[in-house]
Amino acid sequence: MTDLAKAYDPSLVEDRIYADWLAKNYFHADANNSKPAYSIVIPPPNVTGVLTMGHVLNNTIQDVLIRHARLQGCETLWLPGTDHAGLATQTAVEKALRKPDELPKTVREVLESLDHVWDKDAGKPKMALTRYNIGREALLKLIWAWTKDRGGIIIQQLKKLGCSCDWERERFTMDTDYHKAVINAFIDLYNKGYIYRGKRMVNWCPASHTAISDEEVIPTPQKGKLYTMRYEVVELPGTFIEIATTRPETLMGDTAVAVNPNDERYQHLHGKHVWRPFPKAQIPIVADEHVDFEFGTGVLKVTPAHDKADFEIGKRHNLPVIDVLTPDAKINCPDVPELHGLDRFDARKKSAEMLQELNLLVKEDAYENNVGFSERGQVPIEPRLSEQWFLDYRKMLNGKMIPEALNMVLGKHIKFHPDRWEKVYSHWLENIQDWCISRQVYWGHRIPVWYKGAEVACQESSPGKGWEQDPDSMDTWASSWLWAYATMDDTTRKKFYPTSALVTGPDIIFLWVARMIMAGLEFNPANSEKLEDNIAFKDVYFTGLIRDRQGRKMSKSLGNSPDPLDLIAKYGADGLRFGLMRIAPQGLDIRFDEKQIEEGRNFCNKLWNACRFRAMQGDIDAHADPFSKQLTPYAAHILARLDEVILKVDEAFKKFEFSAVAGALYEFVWDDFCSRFLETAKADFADANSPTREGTLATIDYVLSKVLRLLHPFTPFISEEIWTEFGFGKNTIQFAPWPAVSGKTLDNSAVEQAQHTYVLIDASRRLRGEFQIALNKKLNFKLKRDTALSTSESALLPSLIGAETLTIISQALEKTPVAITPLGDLYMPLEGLIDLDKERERLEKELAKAQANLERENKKLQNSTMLAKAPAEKVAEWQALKADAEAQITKLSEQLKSLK
RNA sequence: GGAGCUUUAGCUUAGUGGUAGAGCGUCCGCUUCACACGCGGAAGGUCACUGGUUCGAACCCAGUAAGCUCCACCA
Repeated sequence: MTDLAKAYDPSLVEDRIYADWLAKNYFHADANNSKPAYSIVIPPPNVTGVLTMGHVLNNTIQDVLIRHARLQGCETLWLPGTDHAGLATQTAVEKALRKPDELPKTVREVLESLDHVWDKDAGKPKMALTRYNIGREALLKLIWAWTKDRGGIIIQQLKKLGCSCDWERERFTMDTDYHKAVINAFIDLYNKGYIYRGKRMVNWCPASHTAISDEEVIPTPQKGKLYTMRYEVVELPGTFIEIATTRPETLMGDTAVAVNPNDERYQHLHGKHVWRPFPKAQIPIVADEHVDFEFGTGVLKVTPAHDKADFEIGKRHNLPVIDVLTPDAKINCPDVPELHGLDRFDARKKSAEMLQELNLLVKEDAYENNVGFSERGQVPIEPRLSEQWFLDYRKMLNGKMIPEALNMVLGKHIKFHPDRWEKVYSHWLENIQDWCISRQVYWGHRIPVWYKGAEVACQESSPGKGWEQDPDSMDTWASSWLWAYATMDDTTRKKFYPTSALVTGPDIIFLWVARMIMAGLEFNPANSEKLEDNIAFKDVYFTGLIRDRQGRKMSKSLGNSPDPLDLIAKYGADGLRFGLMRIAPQGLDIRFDEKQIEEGRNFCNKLWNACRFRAMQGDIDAHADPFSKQLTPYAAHILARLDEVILKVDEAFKKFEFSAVAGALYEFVWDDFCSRFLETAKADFADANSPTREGTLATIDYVLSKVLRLLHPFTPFISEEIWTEFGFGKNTIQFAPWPAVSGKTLDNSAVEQAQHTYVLIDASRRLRGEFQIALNKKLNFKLKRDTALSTSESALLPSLIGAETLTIISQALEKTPVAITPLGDLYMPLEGLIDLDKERERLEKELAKAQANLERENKKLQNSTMLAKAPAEKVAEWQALKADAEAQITKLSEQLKSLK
C-alpha cells in the first residue's frame, strides 16, 4: 500500500486521470452494443464562448446523469459540440476588427491577405473594417479563422471539469453534414408549404441591421415623455382633436388617426379627416376596436410602417404604409428637410419643437414605459416592415403540430422537471406566432432560395446561370432545433434517439426546447409512424439561474461571475462539482457563495483522509465480506445505514434531486462513517487481538467500495483515484456495477436497539395526537375527529410515553387545561397581543449585536489596510459581512421606529 | 393586466403535520499518531406577516407584504 498524501491535491490527480480516460477511450459510445442506451446531447455552447458558472452547473448535471447511467450498466452517449451562434459571433468578430492589432494571429493573417481592404505597404486597413466594406465572402473567411482560433477553448474547459463526452462525436452546427440537414429541413418545410415569404413587422435592430425574434427583444423600462399634440379637423376648421404619443418623430409616416368606435366623444368624427402638420396632408379618422379610450386622449395616431399594432390597423382600413426611417433608424423624409437625416432620438426633440412652433403641441408629460431593446445590439429595436421568411408552426405536421406538441408534454411522453414548466410551455404553444427565421447576417446557414426575375426556386444549389441566392441566413435556432438528431449518423440514431434527457436553463424553453420537440415530430428522425418515438428527449431537467450573494444574475457586465477555471485550480473539479451539486435544488435559483465550493473541497479531503486512515491499517481487501465476520455493533449499524443511503440515493436519482443525493452522501460519509464509525473503529486497531478487528476492516473496505461508486457521478476524479489505488477493480470505476443494498439481515443488538429507538420516537409522535384526544375527552372537549385509544392501546401508554411523563401530564392537567408536547413540556398559549416592551427589548438586543458585528468588520478592514497583510479575498469577505451588518442595522432601526 | 417562484440563525440553506437541523461566520478550548480543508464545546430562530383547518402548523388553505422571473400590453 502506497502512502497517501496528508491532504488531497486535485491538481496532482485530475489531469492525469482525464488523460488516462481519454487514452483508454472510455467515453466512446458503441452504437452496436446490446446494453441499454442512455444518451444526452449537450446544449451546444457558443463556439467562441468561454465557460461560465452556468455551464458548470449545466454540464455537471449532465455528467452526473451520464456517469450514473454508465455505472448502472447502460451504453452511454454524451454528444458534445458547439453552436455557430450566428449574430452573436458575427457581432463579436466585427467588434474585434475595430482593433486589428489585437486580433489573434491566424485571423490577422487572413485579414492581411484581403487585398481590397488591407494596405500591405502601410500595414493597416485601407478603410473602416465594416461588414459592408469587407464583403460577405471575406467576412466569412475572417469569422471562420476566428472560430478556429477560439473554438477549442470551451471544449478544453469542459474537459477540465471532467465531462465524459464522446469527443469522437463532437459536432459543430456549421459542419458539412449538419449544414445539409439544416438546409434540407428548410427545403422540406418550404415544399410542404409551411414556410412563406412575407412583408411583416419584424423587430429590427438598428445596430446590427437585422431582424431579430421576439424572444431576443428585452423590454426595458425607459424614462421618456408622452407628448400631447393636436390635429385640426379638415371638415370642421378651428376644431382640433388631441392625440397622445411617445413618438412624434414618426408622424410623417402617419396615414390616419384612430378612435374606438364605442367612444362617444369622437363618434361624430368617424369618416372625417385631420390635417397632418408635416408634410401637410389630409389623413382619415378611422374607428378601430384596438384603441383603448382610457389611454391618453383616446385618439391614436396610426403609423403603419413603424408600429406593430398600427400596421394591423392599417391593414384593416387599407391605409398606405409610409416608411420614414432608414435601416439604421435615421429619419428618411426629404419632404421635411428639418428632420431628414436626423437620428431618431434627435428627431423626436426636433419634431416636438416644430409642433410647438406651429402651436400644435398641447403638453409634454414625463412618462415611463417599456421599450424593447435588442439583446445583442443594446439599442432600442425598431418595428420595421421588411421582407422576411416565416415558418407557420400551426401548419406543421399537417396542421396537427400544436396539439401534438402539447400532448407530448402534457401526456408525459416528455417529462419536465420540475413539472411547473409545463404550464409555461403550453401557454406559449397555445399563443404561438409565426417564426421569423431569416436574419440579415452573413454568418450562418444561407437561405436556400434562388431568384431569377419573378422566378423562385428552393433548393440546395443554384438552378443555373442568372439565378441569385437570397442574401439572408437562417436564425441560429433554426439550425440548433435539429441538434437532438442531426448530430447523429443513422447507426447512432438507431440506438440513441430519442435521447434520454436534456439539461438546460428555462430561459430557452421557447427558443430551443419547444422547437426541438417540434423538429422531432416533424422530421421523423426515428423513422417511425409513432409520434412518441420521435420525441427529442424523454426527460427535460431545467436548472436554476446562478446568482451572486446579492441575488443578482451572474453576468459579464456586472463582473460578478467567478471564473470556473480559477475555482477548479483552487478547489479541484471534484470540489467545484460536489459543492455546486449540494446546493442546487431542483429548478430553483442558486445563490452562489464560494464558501460552498470550499465545502466541496473539504469533503473530498475528508474522504481522502478516511481512505488514508484505512491504508495505514494494512492491505485492502477488494472483495471484503463483512457479513461473514464478527462485527461490532457500530459496524452493524454503519452497514445498515449504508443500505438506507443506497435506497435514498436511488430514490432521489429517480426524481432528479441531485442535491438530495449529494447531501445524503455528504452526511453519510462525514457523520456516520467518519465521525461515528471510524472513531469507534480506532478501538479495534489499538488492540491487536481484538476479535472484531477483521470485521471492522472488512466493513470499512466494503463501505468504501460502495461509497466510491455512489460518489463517482459527482466526484469522478477522486473516486477513480482511490478506486484504482485501493485495487477495488482491475479497471476504471466507471464501469463497475452500481451498488445495490446488501439484502443481509443483521442480527445485531446495536442495530435492533437503534431501530427500536426510532420506532419508539415515531410511535410517541403518532400517539401524541391520539393521546391528546383521550385527554380532551377527559376534559369534555368537543372533538371533531372521532378516534380514541383502544383499551389495549391505553394500557400501552405508560410504556410508550413513560410513566414519569404520564405523571407530569396528569399533574399538569390538574392545574390548567393546556396542550402538551410529547415530552411533557407545558405549552402556554399566547394570550392577546404581542408584548411591545419585550419586542422592543428583543429588537434592541439584536440591533446592539448588529452594531457590534459592524464594528468588528470595520476593525478588521482598518487593520488590513494598516498592516496591508490581509489577502484581497479576505478583505472582500469582510466587506460583504460589513454590508450585511449595515443592512441588518437599517432593517432593525426601521422595525424599532415602527414600534414607537 | 396574467402567471410562476422565493421568504427558516449574521450569511448560505435542509426540513411533505409531531422536540427547529447543517455548513460557514462569531466566541471558547485543542496541533489527540486519517484529516486545522480537522476535532470538542458555546452563543445565536415570535420558521416574513394576518387569519383559517387541525388535538397539534415552518409544513396544508386563504389573504397581505417584500424580492425575483416569465408572458402580454405599452399611442
